[in-house]
Amino acid sequence: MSHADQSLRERILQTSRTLLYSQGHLALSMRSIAKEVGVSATSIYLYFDNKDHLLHTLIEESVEELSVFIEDKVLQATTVVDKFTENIRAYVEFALTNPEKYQIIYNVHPEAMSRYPKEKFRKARRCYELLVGFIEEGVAKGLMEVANPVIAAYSIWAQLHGVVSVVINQRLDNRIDRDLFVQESLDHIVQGFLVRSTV
Amino acid sequence: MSHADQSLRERILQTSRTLLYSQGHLALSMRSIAKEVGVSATSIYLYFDNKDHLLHTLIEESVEELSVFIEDKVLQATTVVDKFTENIRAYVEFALTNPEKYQIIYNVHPEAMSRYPKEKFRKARRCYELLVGFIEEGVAKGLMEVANPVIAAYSIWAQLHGVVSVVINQRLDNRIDRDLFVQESLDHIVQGFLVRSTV
DNA sequence: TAGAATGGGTTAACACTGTTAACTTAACGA
DNA sequence: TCGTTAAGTTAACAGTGTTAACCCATTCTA
Repeated sequence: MSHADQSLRERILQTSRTLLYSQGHLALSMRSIAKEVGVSATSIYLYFDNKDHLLHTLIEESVEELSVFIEDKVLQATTVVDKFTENIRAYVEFALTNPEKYQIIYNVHPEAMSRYPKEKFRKARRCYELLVGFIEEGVAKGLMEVANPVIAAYSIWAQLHGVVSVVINQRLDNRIDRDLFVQESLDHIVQGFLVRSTV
Repeated sequence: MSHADQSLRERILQTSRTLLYSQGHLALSMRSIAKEVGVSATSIYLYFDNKDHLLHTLIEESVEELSVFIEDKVLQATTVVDKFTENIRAYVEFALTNPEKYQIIYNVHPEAMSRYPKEKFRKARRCYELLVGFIEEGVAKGLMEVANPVIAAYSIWAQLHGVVSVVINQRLDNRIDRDLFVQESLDHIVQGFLVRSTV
């Protein structure tokens, strides 16, 4: 019974994830995964072309999870502005409460990313299109002012990534409170797009 | 004459830099450096504790170069707002025109960073303190509105890093023009801090 | 001036890494 | 029962960072 409950492929993915979370991505070698699964290292190659392919599959999973998380949070908001801010807030919340999963998406082998087809990021684009929609709606209703919603959404995403990276990678100055930093950064990013009526 | 002109230490650093720029950081191994320098791999250990130490020295150099570049650009500006925006613009300009050097700072072995003392980033903090100064001056003159200049400066830095990373790591959507994206992102980041008098 | 110590390098080796080729072994279809 | 296929194995290659032991010329000292 080598394929007890899960298939070997699933067991490899699950073990990789666990190993990645617990030991960090430096400890993630084909042999370490195989040892944990209880199989030979080369067996992994029966299901994945190479390590990049394996990592990329993991990334896809994390992206999917992030998307679902954001979509769920956004559904609970009512107004456009709320959905917009909730989208942004949820992104950061996911990243900061699941730093390991977030790291998988952005920090694990950036060189592996460039080697793989961009089409695979369709899922990631899903919740990004969501944001574009909110901005377009906000602009239509005169609540936001932005030149190009598509670019704006990407810009927001990039800025959020920057804020999150700094926090996660612990590059933040000791003198600065983490939560305050995140809060003020988000405020600035969000407020920059809203028409100043409430202020 | 083993120490012909430069010391061996300097030749190792120079070669590492060149190798890093031309081949990417995946190709940077102790043996590849040594081979290029014309010396045995273990000789590197006479001048650097380990590979992390070597990389960290390279990072320090890039940080220094970035600082000097920004300081130089800022000196050419006159008004506070100009200095502020020029500081931001210069950061991005350096990153996009010297992606390899920028990558050294942020992308080369992030795990190596956490192992090294934060004090070494004093130099990086130099041009960061510069930005804090501009913000404080801007606030004092009623040109900018920000709650906490120190946090604001860090937030700007993080957001810029995000924008730059997305561009450099080619995670930008094909449909989006690179320069336009950078320009709009910068506009948004800068405008978010200025008091809306000119708009 | 002979001998010890030292600075600046060397080679050999260890324990890892991703990956490939060749082999085994069990199950299944004709 | 034979041939084929699927799913796994072991052995090996070339590369990695790093350490230990050694060599050798220069310099300091008795």
